[in-house]
Amino acid sequence: MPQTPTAKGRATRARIIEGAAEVLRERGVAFTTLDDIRGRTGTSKSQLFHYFPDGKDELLLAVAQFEADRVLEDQQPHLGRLDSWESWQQWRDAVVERYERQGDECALGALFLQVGRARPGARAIVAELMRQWQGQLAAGIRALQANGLVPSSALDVDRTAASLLAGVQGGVAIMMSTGDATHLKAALDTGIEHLRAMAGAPGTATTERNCP
Amino acid sequence: MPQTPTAKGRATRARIIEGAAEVLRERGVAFTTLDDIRGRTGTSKSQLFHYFPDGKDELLLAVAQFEADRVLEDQQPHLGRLDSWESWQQWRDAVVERYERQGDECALGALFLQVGRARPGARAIVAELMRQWQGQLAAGIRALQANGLVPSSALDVDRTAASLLAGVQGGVAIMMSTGDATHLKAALDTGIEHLRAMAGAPGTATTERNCP
DNA sequence: TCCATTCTGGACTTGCTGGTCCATTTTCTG
DNA sequence: CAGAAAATGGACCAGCAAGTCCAGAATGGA
Repeated sequence: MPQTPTAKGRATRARIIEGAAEVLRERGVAFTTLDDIRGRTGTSKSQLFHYFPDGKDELLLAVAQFEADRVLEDQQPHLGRLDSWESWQQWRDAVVERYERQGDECALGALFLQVGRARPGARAIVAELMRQWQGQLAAGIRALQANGLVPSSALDVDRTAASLLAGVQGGVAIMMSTGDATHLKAALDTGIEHLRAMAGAPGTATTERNCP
Repeated sequence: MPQTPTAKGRATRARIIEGAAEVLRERGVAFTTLDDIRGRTGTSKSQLFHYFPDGKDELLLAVAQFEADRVLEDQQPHLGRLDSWESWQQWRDAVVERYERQGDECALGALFLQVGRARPGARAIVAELMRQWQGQLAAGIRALQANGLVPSSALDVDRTAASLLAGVQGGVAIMMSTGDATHLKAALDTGIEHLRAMAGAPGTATTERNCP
């Protein structure tokens, strides 16, 4: 652990994290060894321990943080601009697309299970991700309210955001297990529809797809 | 692999599965060895391989099936009788209680990740569990419809059930990560409330807790 | 240029863990 | 009772993967 890492050092460290993330997504945590990561990133054993003195756990934690950052990034710019029904629909499509592309490997979930719930670091990463995610959803609902698209009363914003987030998480989890995105789509559509039903026009609360 | 297992043999096999399930829930799959299971169940190495010739994977798969069966059992009899608002509320409470008691170990999720998505057996167990679970929820919604509590039109039963199931899964997943059941409760309450909003009485669709 | 620090290579060690093997005991069947 | 099949105990093996170590190369500042 150098006191002042050089540019080269930082680049190598980043390369290790990104390469490790790749391998972990492909093979899964349980089947990935340090040698796999070493091979993929073109590094040596000593480099791995040079940049992550606490060994595999520290590396996995760094990868987890890396992946957590990507989760919200991949939903931008839609997630940050949920102020119209169109933007909600765009966000919905972005989420579905992102997770369908990711396929069946839950990078974060797997990492979390491997590092262990005992370790406080893992919990903190996931908890913070959920906090931010839910915060952005809540902000989106408030933006709808501000634009008069949803009445301000008769709706617990934080609870609704929490519910929607849970639906997305569960939809993704089910997709990981079954390979089917039906539940994810159902959760998103039902959640958005629930918001629309709050709006003045009662006709929008049907089961039809919402088209702009 | 005996051709005709003895009563004693079956008992031992069951003891191994149950004991293994305990250990796995406590320590997590990644940190559980066959020796741990051997110790807990009071068996010898040869017994483990006698009853599970394909080794650890086969044992883990058996435990996964065992856990999957428990998931639905623990929600009965409520899950099978979702024909009134009271019964939905009772089911909701049972789910919250069950998962709050289970704490932070997602037995099935962990097992699934460890055995590997490549293996078809793991996928099948989870997929079948989800299918049955969603089926019972859908049956519950139809029961509401049959009792005239929810209008038959203007509601895609299967999609609503899928959405609710996703919410529960996500709520549980978030609780595993953060230790907080807020999202699980939010998903359940919002989902049930969504159904109530479909009913004729618009006043029921508020954010108040539903009391019988 | 010189020296300290950082970075890299790769051989080596070590502990653990899944899995094997065989001898022995128990249980079922006829 | 007798033999076969099933159940059990536990020593043993082999491979693997995390982690250690040290020598040497690159780098940066004075």
